[in-house]
Amino acid sequence: MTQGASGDGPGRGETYSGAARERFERLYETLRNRICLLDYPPGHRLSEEALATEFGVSRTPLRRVLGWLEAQGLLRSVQGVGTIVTDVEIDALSQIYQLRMELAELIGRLGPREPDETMLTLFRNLRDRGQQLAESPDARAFAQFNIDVFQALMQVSNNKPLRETSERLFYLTSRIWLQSVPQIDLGQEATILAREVEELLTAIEIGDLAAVGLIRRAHISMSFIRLIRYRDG
Amino acid sequence: MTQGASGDGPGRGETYSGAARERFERLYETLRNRICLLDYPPGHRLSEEALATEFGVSRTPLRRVLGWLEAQGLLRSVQGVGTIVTDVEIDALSQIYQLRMELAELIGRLGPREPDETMLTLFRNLRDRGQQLAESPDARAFAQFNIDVFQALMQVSNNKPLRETSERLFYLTSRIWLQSVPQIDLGQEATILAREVEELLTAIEIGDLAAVGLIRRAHISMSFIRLIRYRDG
DNA sequence: TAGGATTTGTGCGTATGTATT
DNA sequence: TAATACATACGCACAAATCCT
Repeated sequence: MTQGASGDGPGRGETYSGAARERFERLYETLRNRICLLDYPPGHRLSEEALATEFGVSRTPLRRVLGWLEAQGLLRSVQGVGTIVTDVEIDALSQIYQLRMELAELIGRLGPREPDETMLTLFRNLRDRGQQLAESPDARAFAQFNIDVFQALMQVSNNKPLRETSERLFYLTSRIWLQSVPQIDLGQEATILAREVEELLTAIEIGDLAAVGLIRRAHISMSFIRLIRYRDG
Repeated sequence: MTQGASGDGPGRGETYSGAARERFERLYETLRNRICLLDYPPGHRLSEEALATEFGVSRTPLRRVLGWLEAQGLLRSVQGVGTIVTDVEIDALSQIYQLRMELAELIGRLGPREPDETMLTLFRNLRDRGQQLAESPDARAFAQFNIDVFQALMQVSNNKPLRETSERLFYLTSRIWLQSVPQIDLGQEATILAREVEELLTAIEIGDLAAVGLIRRAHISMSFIRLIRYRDG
């Protein structure tokens, strides 16, 4: 699963070769998914010992994975206490959202990639999935769909550091956002996201990637406002 | 040494408490400085064993530090080979510079901090140092001055994720840039940077932080063009 | 081609810190 | 307040991978 586009950097786990590298990447992706799909919600305490046993490795290589997740801001290790899934305060959340908005716009301006048939197919599939999701909302399916839409959007820009930065901030905040959505409004959120994907597809079909960035920016902005309302109300 | 501004996140080494945290931070800063001041130039191979001996610790806590530097993209560990200081290819460098330009402008727009007497003093001191440096250029002093100017600029924005992202990209590229400057033109570069600081100070004195971002962006742009010329010529 | 020297990765026992009873 | 349980941090010995002779 090599990341596309030109301009290689270190990237996640592309560090050492062979079996060790694959194992690292597998564990990293697995744990990050569990965190971002709220299997491990913010504040959850996980045990090195238990995870090591589950994955059939010793604590040492596992701690390397936890260290990277900690460097990404998803975990926090405290001696004598445990390894805790991070939460994000409202002020910090606001700052991240402001930056994410700017980066979303940049996705359409920095090294835009000419839409090809593959990208169109990708977004058309997402559109169909979005319609299905809006009809029968489900928290976990929504979380996964949200991630997949984001990943598809990252295909729009060739600028790798921009993609990696956006990704880090997305994984840091999307789980907090999802946690704040009351069950009763999940259907509405699914409908909104499905409509966003339709808009994005329209912009991609005519090859206006700058518009893609602007649409995304607008939706990130509105998402944050709704999040505040969910919290207060 | 709490980082100023509002909105806390995990941040570097603020993870565990007490002596361990201080040691981690000390080792991290030390090694990052050595990398960014070109004591360890790109491609340099460093030994876990030797570093552990030097700092009087075992390999285990040292490896934690190396892991974070690897996550930041400054190191790359390969089993059986060693821990190598990363280089950055010209294509990747170009992408990072494009992003850094945009982020520099954002520094003046996202959560600008009202300039106070402390900030003015900071930049006035930098202006004086810049003038001295332009008179008697020195590679290492220039590298340190470049870092200090950057750190001062980060004070302009209250947006912590923006500061951290900018910082990561700066440390990733500034050392590559410095390595490309021929000794003969170091004096010219020092003069240019000293003038930039004067411009920045002027903008700060009248409280126009958006202008600060624009000036910085322009200089980053020109820096990259000169870097390309140094490489080719 | 093969073997030894060197380097990072791994496993495990112990030290140290925290929270609770 | 002290003791106990339990978590991560640490140190060391060994395995695995790479490079060079």
